[in-house]
Amino acid sequence: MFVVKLIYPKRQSSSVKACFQGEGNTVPGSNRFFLILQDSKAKKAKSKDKKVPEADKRKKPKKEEEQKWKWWEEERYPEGIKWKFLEHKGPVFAPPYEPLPENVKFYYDGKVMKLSTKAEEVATFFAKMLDHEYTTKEIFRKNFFKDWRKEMTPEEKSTITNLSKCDFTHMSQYFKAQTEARKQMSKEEKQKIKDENERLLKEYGYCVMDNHKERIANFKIEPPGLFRGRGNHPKMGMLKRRIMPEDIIINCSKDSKIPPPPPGHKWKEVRHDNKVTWLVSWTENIQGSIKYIMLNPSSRIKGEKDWQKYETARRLKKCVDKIRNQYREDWKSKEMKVRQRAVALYFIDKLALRAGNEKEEGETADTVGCCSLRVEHIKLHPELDGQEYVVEFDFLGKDSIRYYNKVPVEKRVFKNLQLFMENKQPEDDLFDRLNTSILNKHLQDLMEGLTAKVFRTYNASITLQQQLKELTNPDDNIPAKILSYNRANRAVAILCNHQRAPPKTFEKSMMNLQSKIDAKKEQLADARRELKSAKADAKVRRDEKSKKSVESKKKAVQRIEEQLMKLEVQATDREENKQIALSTSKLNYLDPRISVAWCKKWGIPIEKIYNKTQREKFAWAIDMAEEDFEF
DNA sequence: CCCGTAACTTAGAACTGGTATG
DNA sequence: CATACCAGTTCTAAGTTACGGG
Repeated sequence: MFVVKLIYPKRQSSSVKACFQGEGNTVPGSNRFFLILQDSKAKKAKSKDKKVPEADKRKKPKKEEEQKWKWWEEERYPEGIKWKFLEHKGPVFAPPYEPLPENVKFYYDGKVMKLSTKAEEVATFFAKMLDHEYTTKEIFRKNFFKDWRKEMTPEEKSTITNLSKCDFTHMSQYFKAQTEARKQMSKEEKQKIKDENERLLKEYGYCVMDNHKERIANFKIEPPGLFRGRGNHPKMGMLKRRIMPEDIIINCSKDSKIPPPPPGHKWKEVRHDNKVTWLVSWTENIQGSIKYIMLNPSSRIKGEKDWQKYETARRLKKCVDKIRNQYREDWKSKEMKVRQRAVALYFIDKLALRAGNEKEEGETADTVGCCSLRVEHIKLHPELDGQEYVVEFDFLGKDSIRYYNKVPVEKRVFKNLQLFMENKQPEDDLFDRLNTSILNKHLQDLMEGLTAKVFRTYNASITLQQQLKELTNPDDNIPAKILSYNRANRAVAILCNHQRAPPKTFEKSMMNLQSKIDAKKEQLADARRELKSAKADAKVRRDEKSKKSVESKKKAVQRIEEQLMKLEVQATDREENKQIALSTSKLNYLDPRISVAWCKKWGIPIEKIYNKTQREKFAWAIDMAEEDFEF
């Protein structure tokens, strides 16, 4: 239904190397990979080969079994019930504020000023961000200053009336020195910190849910600081206040050991709700939304849900043709509402747009999704660059990431869009008779469990599968096959518009590479000159020695040409990935079983595709998918 | 239907730490 | 040995969806 265009570097073999840079977990001989792919076989072999002392034998399997609990082989809970037993230690609070040493000064209007602890703390938040572009933004400064003043004593308030007169540079220097000092710490000191973190993780990083120890994702409470919204956020710079035990709701089993609040404090509430998955929650002060502490993606509760998500997408695969025919019919409907719904759904399906909920104006950055598109976000071109009926999209989506695309559409869609835009202002809704709730209700009627986001999952996964089929060359070696995998992944990332800001060091590293290329070019020119003169020489002398010299010079030229090509391909590859992020699609949209099956089919070690964390998250897929798995 | 709220997934940026490089 | 670099990890913002009450 949709086409993803990719430009590939010309030479495969050389860019392979680039792909492998930094993948440090390669094991010589690569046998170990197959241990993981063929777990059961490997285990059998192991127990035959190795003679383990009796005591060890008894202990180890038990431990391993606990670590490798295969929840996916167990029966699921009835709908709505998330757990039967839940015990945890509660959250870890942000460390208390440590006042600055006396010699670190803050200046107002050129004069030293000693701040109260509360005001000082908030000032340090700003000082720590001084190098960031944020602090130059008008809205950020205004919001910060307003909230900062709330923390000041009456005296401070009356003195400090202008942010521009505040000098945080000394404070900023102090923090930079601190960071530097941390880097310079001795091995022992660093180890001490590491040990302490490990202890914290061990104590607070896990919970017990239904007889199994599970890893918690975010057991640390977000520390206070200045709110950093994405894009043009009206609340940027506001003070994110410190969360206290009195803000915290604990959720756990009635019969579990209830985590005690820190001495001298109380929890806001302790509840025992097994219809939800969270362990701890609190209300954040910027948007007034609720934040949660939940389990790690490797947990049963997250894994099951993830698996279910892909199963829903696979059900969509079975009826997607029917749904597509349906919405194409609906383009002709006499009901405006139905037409809008059908065109919106077409965009969601074809372009993998997000649903697009309405947002409260002034509360968040101005971003849109499909249903919230405005007239100003599209341009209609009856003809553009030799193509008919082109729609030009230009809007900011989630995280204020720009979506820009020129898409040829069916005539009917085009005509409908013209109709929807008639007599509207640029800031009016394109789909004025539609919202996500209407759309999702309709989708629910088409297929149980179908919502707008299922299309994104479905199209991402099916694209990966298709692209893998298309791009994998059976004769390629492993690195070349992995390159194909990454390209398939890239096709999905482009479809889903997963972008990233070019890394800060990108230009520099690109320049380094370019200078390497330039040097190589010069080297090549030299080698060619030498070859030329050797040829001339050989013509005159006509002896064996000069002939040989010509041959070796020829080879040298070839070798340098190849090296140059490699470098250029590497540059292309890096350039192509400059603004594309592969990880989001890999983590959230691609059915891991497709990747696992592909690995098994071609004998690719799973470690080449998934790092340790990803293997933990996708353990279910790695265990259950065979090479013939079809999404 | 509208609206607000709750719960959960998805997202890019910032940070970290281990390793390659000079 | 210091430094640069980058993959992996952490952080938390920003979405989607369901639901209940008027």
